Amino acid sequence: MGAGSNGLNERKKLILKAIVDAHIANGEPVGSKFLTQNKQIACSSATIRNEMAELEEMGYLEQPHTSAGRVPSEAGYRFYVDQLLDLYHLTEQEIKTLREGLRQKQQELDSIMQTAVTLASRLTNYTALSLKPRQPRVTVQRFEIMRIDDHTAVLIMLIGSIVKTKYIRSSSTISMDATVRLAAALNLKLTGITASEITLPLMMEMERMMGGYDYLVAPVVKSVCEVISLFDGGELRFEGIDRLLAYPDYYDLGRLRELLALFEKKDDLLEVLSEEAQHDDRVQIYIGSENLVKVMDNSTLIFQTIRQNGKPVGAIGIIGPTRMDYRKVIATVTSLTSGVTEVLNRPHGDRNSG
Amino acid sequence: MGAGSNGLNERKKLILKAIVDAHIANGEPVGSKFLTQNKQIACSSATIRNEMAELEEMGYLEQPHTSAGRVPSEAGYRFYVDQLLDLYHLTEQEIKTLREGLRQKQQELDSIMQTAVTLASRLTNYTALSLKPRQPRVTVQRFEIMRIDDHTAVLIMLIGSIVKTKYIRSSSTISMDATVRLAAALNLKLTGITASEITLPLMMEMERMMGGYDYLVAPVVKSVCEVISLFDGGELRFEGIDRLLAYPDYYDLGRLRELLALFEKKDDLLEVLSEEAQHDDRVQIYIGSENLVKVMDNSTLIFQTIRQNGKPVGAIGIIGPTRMDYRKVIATVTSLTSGVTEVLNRPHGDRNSG
DNA sequence: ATTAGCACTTTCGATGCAAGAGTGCTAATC
DNA sequence: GATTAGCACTCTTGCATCGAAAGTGCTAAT
Repeated sequence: MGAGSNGLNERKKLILKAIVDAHIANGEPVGSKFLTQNKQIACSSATIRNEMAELEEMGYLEQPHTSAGRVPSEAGYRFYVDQLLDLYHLTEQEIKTLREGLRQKQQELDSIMQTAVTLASRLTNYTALSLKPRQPRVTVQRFEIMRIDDHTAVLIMLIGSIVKTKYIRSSSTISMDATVRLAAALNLKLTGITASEITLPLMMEMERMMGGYDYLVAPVVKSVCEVISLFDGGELRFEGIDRLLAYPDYYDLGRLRELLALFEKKDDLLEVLSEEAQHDDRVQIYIGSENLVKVMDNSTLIFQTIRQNGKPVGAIGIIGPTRMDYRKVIATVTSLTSGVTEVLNRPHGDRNSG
Repeated sequence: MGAGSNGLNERKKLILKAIVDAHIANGEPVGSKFLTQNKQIACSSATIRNEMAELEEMGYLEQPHTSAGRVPSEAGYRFYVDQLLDLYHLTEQEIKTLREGLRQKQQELDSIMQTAVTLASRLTNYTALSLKPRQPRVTVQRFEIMRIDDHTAVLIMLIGSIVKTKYIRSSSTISMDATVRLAAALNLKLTGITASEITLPLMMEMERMMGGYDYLVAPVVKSVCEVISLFDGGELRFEGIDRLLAYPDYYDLGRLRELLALFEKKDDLLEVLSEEAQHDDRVQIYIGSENLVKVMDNSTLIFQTIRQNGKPVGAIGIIGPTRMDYRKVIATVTSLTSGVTEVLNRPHGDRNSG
């Protein structure tokens, strides 16, 4: 049959695209008669039926039952996304919303990402997600201690470009001298060290350095360990979960429940995403069962990596029914990603962020 | 009719309790015949029917349709909760889970609360929520600045017992001298000051103090403002949203969707909760339309305030269908609250938290 | 005051039926 | 050889009907 290396002649492509478009719009199987309305497809319903039969044979279409119209299969969606989709350009208004939203919050990575997912969810009306990938080798670059009162101090750690704090409380008085010496010891011994490299001998050495304040070392070092460990675990957040319910595709409550449960477990998804996010900079699309997680059979995941100074620092994306508005979602995700990247990598101006 | 200041004789109480219990367990309307199985109610179905008719007249029961059994009305649930509920005691196992969970994380308020809601949700199988109320008058007690590199420093603020940080970036070099002077100026002029009390004259005075570094003042003060403002807004978090779907009471998707949307909007709920949480230390129960928010007609909200040093610092609770297992939920919430309170108010031992 | 008995009401599931939608195939047409 | 008109066939969907089941309210007897 027809031309094209993928075995689809022009008319088949036209028909497939029309079917996917229509199905995305209505959510119902689309029949041959309906397609005759499409002016680009200039032939009778019988011809269309023949083509559709062939498309089904090729695996791009499916038939819920004998006498319903056709529905795109996952392969059909895949083909659509890869080859048939003409890019959508956000409207002026949308771009404006987006840029303004990001610009307002010129803050640290966390806030920017949060803003981005909120925008993503709002603009597309789907559930959005943000990912902070696992960090393979996290170390503290700098320690500082701030004394609050006789029994309390705050340990301040600079990790990457993020600052983390942790309380130190002690029943004995924490003197100014103690904090200074503790900070010195920490900076000397624990900077550039990963959690797994903190050994008992190292701790004992620090205790020797601290003289009379040695009782502070053990709990503080334990805290440091905790923070580092906590930090290198990835994080996955969702925004607009309620929007899932707006789509009849999720009327199957059992499935929806599983999906939501997935959101709370997160770990599986995190694993997958962290893996993928590292490699590819382009927008990534996982349709239905292409998602390794079984629960997501009817869902599509679209996301894109965000880099800062060339290193992946996160990803944002959208999750929704396989029957989703791909054009808009893809456009939104890519625009948002480029927007965030721009803000993150902007050369230092006079600005503050935290 | 019978004795008792509330107009319910013993048998009526017994019947009402049995009906609520049965309905909670099965979710179906309960009929007179079923109740005869209850050994405590020693009379015929006809008698029970008469009592039920009276209970309905009094507003404690409802009839979905002529020939269904009875279902508790909101007033019925209310009476049940207030007067008929015998307290449930958590099992050894449950208490153990709970204590261990809390003890593990001897961290700062945020983490404890997070742990508590996770536990609450897991133990009860309902959706749990945690509330941080609005703070009426937030001020910074202490400023510190930590220099990171030539163009970056971190502003560290002690607010209440919480430490917040914010980046300062500048295209011009940030010298050591600049950070010291800036910290001094901040500590002198902005400690104990609320966001609304930061005036332009105040800022100008600070700029004068800073001499050649005056360009740093405006952006930094703006940051301080932002942090304070952010901080005094309350916060509401949910855990286990998927569990809502486990209950057939939420099969009405439209309603569920609204409820979830509410979770994302949060503000209304926050308003209500913040208000209520301040006043009462006992566990608070809002049944159905007692919740001012319309969407929650079929839901019950059970929560309790957590205090630290006598001041309300938050609340944790459960949200679920009006037909919920009150005994267990109430027991869990109260236990959890007392556990958290205990951890928070424990006298200083040698421990760290952050 | 309680209870047995009975008529009445309403839901629920199964069944059957007609309408509608869409296909696949065959035969005619360009 | 590709296209199309026409028609029989299949499958869903909505609707109406029917009988069983469940539960009540009322009356009359205890």
